[in-house]
Amino acid sequence: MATGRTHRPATRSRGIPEATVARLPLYLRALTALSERSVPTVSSEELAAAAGVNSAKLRKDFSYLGSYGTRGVGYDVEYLVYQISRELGLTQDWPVVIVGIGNLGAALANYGGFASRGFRVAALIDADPAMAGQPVAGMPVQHTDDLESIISDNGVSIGVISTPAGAAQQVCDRLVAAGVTSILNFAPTVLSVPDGVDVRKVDLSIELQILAFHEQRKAGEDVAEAAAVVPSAARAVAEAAADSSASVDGDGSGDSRKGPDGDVPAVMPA
Amino acid sequence: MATGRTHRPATRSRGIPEATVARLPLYLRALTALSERSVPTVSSEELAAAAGVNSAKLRKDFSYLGSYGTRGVGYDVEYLVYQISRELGLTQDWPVVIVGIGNLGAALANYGGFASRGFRVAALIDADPAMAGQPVAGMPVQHTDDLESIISDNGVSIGVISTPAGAAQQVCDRLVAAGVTSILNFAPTVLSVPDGVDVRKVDLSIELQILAFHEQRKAGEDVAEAAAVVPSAARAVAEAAADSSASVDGDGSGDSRKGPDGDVPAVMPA
DNA sequence: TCATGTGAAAAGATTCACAGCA
DNA sequence: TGCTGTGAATCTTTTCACATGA
Repeated sequence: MATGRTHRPATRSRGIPEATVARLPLYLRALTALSERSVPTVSSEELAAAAGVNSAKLRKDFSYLGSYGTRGVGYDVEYLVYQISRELGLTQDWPVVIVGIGNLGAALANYGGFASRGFRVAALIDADPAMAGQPVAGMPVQHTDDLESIISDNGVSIGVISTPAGAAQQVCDRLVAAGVTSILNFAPTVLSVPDGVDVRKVDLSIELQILAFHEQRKAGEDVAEAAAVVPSAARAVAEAAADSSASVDGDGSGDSRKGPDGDVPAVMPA
Repeated sequence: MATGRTHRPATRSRGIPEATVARLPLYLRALTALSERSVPTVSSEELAAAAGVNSAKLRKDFSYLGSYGTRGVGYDVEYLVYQISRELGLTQDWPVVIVGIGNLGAALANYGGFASRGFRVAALIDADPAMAGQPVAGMPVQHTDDLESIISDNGVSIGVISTPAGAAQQVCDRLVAAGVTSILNFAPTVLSVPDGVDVRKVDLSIELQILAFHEQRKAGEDVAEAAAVVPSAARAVAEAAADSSASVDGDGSGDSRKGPDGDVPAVMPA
């Protein structure tokens, strides 16, 4: 292995903190919904609720973009939609290629949200010769052999990888060599890329594992804690807690971590 | 709306930071690969490289779990695989339901990584009567009417939502009422859930928008970078840049529309 | 000798709380 | 009066650097 390059810090893009950038799409979505309902203005409190964050955070986020609100009133919806779109680079069109047209790749190709906001699927690419020419989402699949020319002919700078894990790095290398500088990786593998190339990953099993961690914690919370050491016991605990149907109650909240503290646990190694 | 119980202090076992929890699956994957190649031990440096993080972070992460390494040697691969699996709750089996068997739902159902590590697809559920009984990934799709009984009969505590955005909240409410306490949401919408329920979201268009943001930044960098007159707004940026050593990527502060420093935005009427 | 484990420092993100302006 | 915008305080995460122990 050893393809050299690993991740890179690469944060601070312009003055805007990375955490803020990651929330802008959320605000944009909420604003777009308001816009469609012809709501003219919105307060930080309302918008924050719609986006699932708290208002102080939202105001702080917006303060990095500039002063786009009106004190005592709120934000002009249309204006904010425009400003955030511009900040995110959505006022231009981004051609995207999807490499790996299996179940997932096909689902992505069919996903409407793609085209809606500034992104356009320029090509679907797969290594299987049998797929070449076959239409998926109204588009003929092209063979990997033509990857380089497709990228350059269409001026593609964003690539989506939905190949099996084993093929991902190779595909990634070819995409990068052909000029792609942003990659969205659905393959369950770590990609090595040179500096200047951004990679974001979407990984189903990682998300599930994080949920399982918290789930296990919840189960243990109600009953014993020491059970955590003994797998078989933890299982019984989990099952016991499974039927405790929760009482619903309005008010949403995202996720949250609690239980500070951090004393010594430890089970000695073998 | 407080239904009495706030989060229990639960000030007991390890207070593992959320950021660390999110990386454990990454380490586990890398370790599993090493295990398959029968590698007996690994150093923090090697493992970190395989997981795409730096070694200091990895060691700090592991220190929250306990002292599982051997100074001067490294970590025992098998032992670590076990410890992390246990910590993540993967030594038990988690039945999962997938609600919304469209393109994406079907792709998820077919996704192998699901079953591999502690997760088992207990049922596929869809609201379309025409789909009921139809096999997807070797499993008959069941109708939404039976959602509650499916959840309780199988002791499901983790649900995956891959419905259209419009149906997601309703499905979420039913899952939660039926006892699900962890949700992985693929629908492009913010879900409201009561305290105690975890939601994680996977959102293609958000990821693309984040990439577009950085991509736009890169494009501007080529042109403006050289002459980049740091806008007065970039005080924080300047300080950070002074410290970060060889970070390529610069900070593309060339683009200077307006800034947080109070000058007036552009045009754009209401 | 060598790589872990960890205090301490630095950087980053969130929350508080209120001044300031429409 | 009401809501934005933002310094300051707080909390979290990352990085540093080295004592520690196999």
